[in-house]
Amino acid sequence: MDEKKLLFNNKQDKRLQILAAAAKIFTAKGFHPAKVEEIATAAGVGKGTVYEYFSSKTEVFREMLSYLLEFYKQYFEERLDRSKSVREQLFTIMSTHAHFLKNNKDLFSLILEPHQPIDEETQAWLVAERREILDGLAQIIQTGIERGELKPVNTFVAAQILLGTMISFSGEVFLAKKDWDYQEIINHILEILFQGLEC
Amino acid sequence: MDEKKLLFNNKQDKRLQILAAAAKIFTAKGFHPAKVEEIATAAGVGKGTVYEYFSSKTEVFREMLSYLLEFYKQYFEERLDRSKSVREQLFTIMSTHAHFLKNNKDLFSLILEPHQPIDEETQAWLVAERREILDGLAQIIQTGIERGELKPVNTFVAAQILLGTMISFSGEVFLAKKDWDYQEIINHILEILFQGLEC
Amino acid sequence: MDEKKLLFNNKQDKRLQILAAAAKIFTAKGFHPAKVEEIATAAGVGKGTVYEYFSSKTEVFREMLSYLLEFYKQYFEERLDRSKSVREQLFTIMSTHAHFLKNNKDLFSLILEPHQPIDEETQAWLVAERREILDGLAQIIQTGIERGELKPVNTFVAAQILLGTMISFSGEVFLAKKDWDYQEIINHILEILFQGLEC
Amino acid sequence: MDEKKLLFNNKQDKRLQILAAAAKIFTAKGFHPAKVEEIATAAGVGKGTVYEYFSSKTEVFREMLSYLLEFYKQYFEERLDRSKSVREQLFTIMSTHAHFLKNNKDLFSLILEPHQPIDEETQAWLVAERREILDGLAQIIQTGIERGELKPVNTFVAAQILLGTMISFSGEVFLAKKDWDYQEIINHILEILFQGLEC
DNA sequence: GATGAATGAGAATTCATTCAT
DNA sequence: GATGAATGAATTCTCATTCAT
Repeated sequence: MDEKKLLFNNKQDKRLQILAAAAKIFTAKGFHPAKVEEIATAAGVGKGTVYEYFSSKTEVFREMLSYLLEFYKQYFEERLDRSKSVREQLFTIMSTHAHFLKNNKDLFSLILEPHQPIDEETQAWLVAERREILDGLAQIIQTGIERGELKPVNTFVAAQILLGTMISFSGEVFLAKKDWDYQEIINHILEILFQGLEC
Repeated sequence: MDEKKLLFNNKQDKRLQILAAAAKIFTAKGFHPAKVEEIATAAGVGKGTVYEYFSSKTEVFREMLSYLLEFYKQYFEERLDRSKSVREQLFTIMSTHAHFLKNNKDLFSLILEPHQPIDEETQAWLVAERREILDGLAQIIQTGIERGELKPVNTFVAAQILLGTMISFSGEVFLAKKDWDYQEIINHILEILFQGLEC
Repeated sequence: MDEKKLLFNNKQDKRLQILAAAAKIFTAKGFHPAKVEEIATAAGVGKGTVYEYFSSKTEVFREMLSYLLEFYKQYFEERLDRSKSVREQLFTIMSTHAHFLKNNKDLFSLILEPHQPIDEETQAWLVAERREILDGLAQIIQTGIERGELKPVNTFVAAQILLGTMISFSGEVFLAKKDWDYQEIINHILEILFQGLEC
Repeated sequence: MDEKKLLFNNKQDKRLQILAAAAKIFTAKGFHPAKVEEIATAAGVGKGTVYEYFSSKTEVFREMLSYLLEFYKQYFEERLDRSKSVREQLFTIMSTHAHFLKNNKDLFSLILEPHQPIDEETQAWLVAERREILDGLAQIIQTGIERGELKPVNTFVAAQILLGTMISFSGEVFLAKKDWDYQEIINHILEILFQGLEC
């Protein structure tokens, strides 16, 4: 099953065709170097058609991120079983994240990083989305503490560590090496995060 | 002691004046939205003068990053005492990183993140620099393992966790809150990383 | 009785609906700023339908002016009684003109002024129409002279004065003030034109 | 002595070169059909240079009109002798107007007519300028009445007649016929306006 | 060396017109 | 006939770069 297909496959809907093309081009080049005409061509439509569906290049960008992020978040909801142990949940999260990246190459860099400045509004929205994701992670940690699975650590700090680790690995490992065994990497990560570095 | 001064203080040297202004403007706006004229004005020189010292806007960007990165790396060399314990060294690294950020606000986002794409060459160079930093961290971990301070973990994975955590906190904590007690945050972080999450 | 109704009331005829909408929109915004889609919407038809009845935006404009002008000229023919005195005829003309304007607000500016250039052909046609109107006025003056009502003035010059006065008052007085007593104004005008300024 | 030269001859001043070219192009084609590049070429400068001196096409238009109007108004101030009889003054005004038109062909149509809509602000400004000109004419009439030269007519109505006549003749006579004896025409006009049409 | 006026390639956006349904 | 989604030519404006002073 290919998520990219799931994500943007409805050929009937030109809006989605354009968003899919936008994701590809924006991801490869960033906001400013990406040209509207290029996106239009990649979407197989005329330049003017982009403006039938979106009022500006900025709106295309914003809508594309929004769509992607919804998809990303839903992706986790479907896979996450909160009755399992925290360690198992985190394994699922990292694994799902890696899987998502494999199928939506590079797209991730557009979501969780403090970005190339487009405009204040988009920036603020991205920061808020990031915060929401952090809160979700912190909540899982908190549950683990309450269940007695984890030490009573600062949940916000722990969430930051988790997210930072995921982002750091995103570019470096998951994307760089085509056929990396990410399950093993994730086990390494969780080993360190759960048992600690110290002897 | 103000690092910004140290970093770009030679008023005689127009080249440095321009790099200092470039750091300020590029940091605030990103590569594309930053205008050469703006940088020139901020540097107190004429627009044409920028082209006396650099062949293009891209070169200004690249040189600025390079200069900044050298400074950043040297900053650590001066402060890092490899005879101390790994935990102490990591505390120094994180603390120095936070301190650097405080004094060179936002500059960091230009250094260690997979960037807004300028051009292939700059991109590749940044990836290499990032790798070098990771190697430095991995080396410290390795030393810790050899000395018996740390468990025999995968050093590359540990380095990624450390760097990811630093980056994640950079935007979120160090920069957002003006007068945050980062020493305490760093202790939280190291507590988790050394003792682990698990009970 | 509402002339606007008379002018464009045949709801069955889409062509007239479009011309009516065109008159409204072109009048309010001028040729270039008026959008075909806007006219179509105002006419209650689809954009494509406009092109079923007219070959281009320019043709819509030309046809609209032509229709309007025919209506305008016929308007006078119906009201003008050439057996009356010239002064009475001119009063009727000015009064009818004012009345027409009240009911077809702003439309007039589209007719008698040297226009925003659409194309050579339309321009030339408008000049010819204007000339025809001048000739009509000159003819009335000529009749007055022959009847001994008027001094033997240059009829072309007199016609220009009359038309210029009407145009000048069109924008200034008739349209600007909603409920102006134009009968009184016209009497002032004719007083000056017939008795002269001089003591 | 050539007024066009006086009007826009300072080759040193690129701003004026651009305004001169703008007057020529806008006059020939109207606001919308005139292209910025065309104006630039006519001014002998690059497209970008226009934007060094003006912030937008609209500003070029506005500035051009403003400059022209100042010149036009000053043109009269220099030629008008208020101690002379009103009839002589009006002869001077019409004659000067005709002369100005001869030397600044077509430019006039840009000044005193209710225009092709550019934007609200420019429109309002033009209306105000027109009003000012009308007030000046009314003032001359008023003086004539006070001096006993003229009948006690409504000065505003008389001013409208005068201005309407001038505008009407502008397009029709002064500009159309290259070598028309406008002095004779003006005498015809004043004859009618002063002695009246009636026997 | 230093400057900033001049430039024109390039980009976002608009909108008259077409044409498949 | 009627429609409006699709289109791309055309236009305004930006800005990195050049070069005469």
